[in-house]
Amino acid sequence: MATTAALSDRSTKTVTREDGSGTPGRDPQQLWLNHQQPQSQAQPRARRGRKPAFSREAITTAAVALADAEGLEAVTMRRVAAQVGAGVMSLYSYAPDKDTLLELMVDHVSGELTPSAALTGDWRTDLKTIAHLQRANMLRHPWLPTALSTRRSLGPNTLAFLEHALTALRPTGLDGAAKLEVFAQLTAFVAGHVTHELTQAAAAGSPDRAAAEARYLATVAADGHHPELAEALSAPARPLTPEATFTRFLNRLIDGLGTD
Amino acid sequence: MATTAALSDRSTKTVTREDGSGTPGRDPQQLWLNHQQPQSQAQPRARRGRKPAFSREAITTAAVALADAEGLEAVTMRRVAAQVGAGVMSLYSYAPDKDTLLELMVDHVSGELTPSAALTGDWRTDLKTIAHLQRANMLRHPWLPTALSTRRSLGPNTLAFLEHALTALRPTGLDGAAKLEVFAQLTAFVAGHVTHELTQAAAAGSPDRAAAEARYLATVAADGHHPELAEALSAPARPLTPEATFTRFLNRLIDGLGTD
DNA sequence: CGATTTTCCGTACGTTGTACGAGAATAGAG
DNA sequence: CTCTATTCTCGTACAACGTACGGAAAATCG
Repeated sequence: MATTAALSDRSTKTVTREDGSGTPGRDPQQLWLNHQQPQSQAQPRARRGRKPAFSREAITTAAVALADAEGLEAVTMRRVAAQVGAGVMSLYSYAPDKDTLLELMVDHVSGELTPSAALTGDWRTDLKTIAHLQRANMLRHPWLPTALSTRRSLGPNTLAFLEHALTALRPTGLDGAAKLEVFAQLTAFVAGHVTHELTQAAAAGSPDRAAAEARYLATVAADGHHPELAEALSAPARPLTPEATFTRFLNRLIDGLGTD
Repeated sequence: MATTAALSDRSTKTVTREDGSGTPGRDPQQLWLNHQQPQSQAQPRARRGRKPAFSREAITTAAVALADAEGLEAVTMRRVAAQVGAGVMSLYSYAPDKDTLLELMVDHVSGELTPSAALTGDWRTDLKTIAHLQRANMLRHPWLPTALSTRRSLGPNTLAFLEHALTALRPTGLDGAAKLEVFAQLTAFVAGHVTHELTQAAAAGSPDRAAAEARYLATVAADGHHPELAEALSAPARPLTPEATFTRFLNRLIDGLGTD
């Protein structure tokens, strides 16, 4: 479906994306999210027509704010447009479709992933730091795990962080593909864990749903066919903070990784 | 939004779900997806009105077939209805909303997760077997990782498999919460990996998109700011089968898990 | 038989992403 | 300055979605 749509679209949409310094759309055989340096002399094109009234940056920021405040499903083209004071269709001058806008959002918040300290050279330590950075970012933007699970961004911020991670993995001696995969897996792990955390937190927030679920599980556990589940559920509530639990699992995961 | 919707809905929808042997909806303070044993004498209720023309099972099966053939986004109420020969609104006698239908789908395919052999008692070996089962299922139903990332099912098949996994984890001596979390993480890991696999496979299938992406990444790599990325990308294509790669990562992950 | 209950489903509504194209703003050419 | 080419803005419109509503249809009970 995605492929079909892409192929039947206006013009060269199949393969291209966007480009340019933040101003509205260009046309032909171009690339992904703009990876140009902001002040690059590369292509300050477009010297003729009307001036852009908005910017990709402003639109993306508005979309992120919306998602932060009300969740991913609140991010509709109409609401984003309203937020920036634009007409709905004006957004399409800055991103060819909603999916691209989501990619832009992901890349935008990836900009907050600034390593606070230099790499230590011990890849395990460095990977743990990276994972903690990612977790913090996902907690700040709870929609991120969901957005990442479907999509993947190749924007400048995302790539910068990827570069950082690859550097951290250099001492492992793994080959390129393996390093990429380790990073992907680490990200998936963090996303999975944060999703779990958020679910638990949400359950604590709305007692109705959680209680009904607990009651149901109690029923199941009581039927005698699920002894292990019964036992697991009857355990006392864990006293650890989410942070501590995360660290424990992360350490297990990373310390266990061989280098072979 | 989700919360609001749930709370403002018709009646007891907030907390309850569905129940019954596969026939259309009952009413009050009931539980989740039906976890009754198929032939249980429990509640064969409803002796009065019109006979159901369809079944939850049939509808779920149709939805799964649709998702298998055309992807998750092809699963619309209209198309599912057409598939089973029902009117659109008839589906709502069998599942209160689309999200529930998706949960039913997840549980349905979880029914294919039948352990082929008994547990060995070595939890690492058993976990690996479990992970391979999950991977096979996700490859068979490529929409599963996506569906799982948002939702989680507590249907009978899902719970049966969870019970199996908990049993496998018994020798670890972990407490209940930890076992649940290990299982969740393992599932997330497999889902992440399969997503990666499928993405790569899809890229190989549609050269346009992949080529554009590669061209773009080459540009980025050439800018000199991403030396590690450049190196990682220049590595020769991996000669390993996806299966082998998965096994390698899985072994690393599981062998590394301590028991502390 | 009528009354009651349950399921079936046509119609309709609100919301979504976005195609289309008329009109406004800008810049260069004459 | 005017003319024209270019670029962006955005009102309107449409198809597709999930699903609320409620009458018709079928099954059971008295």
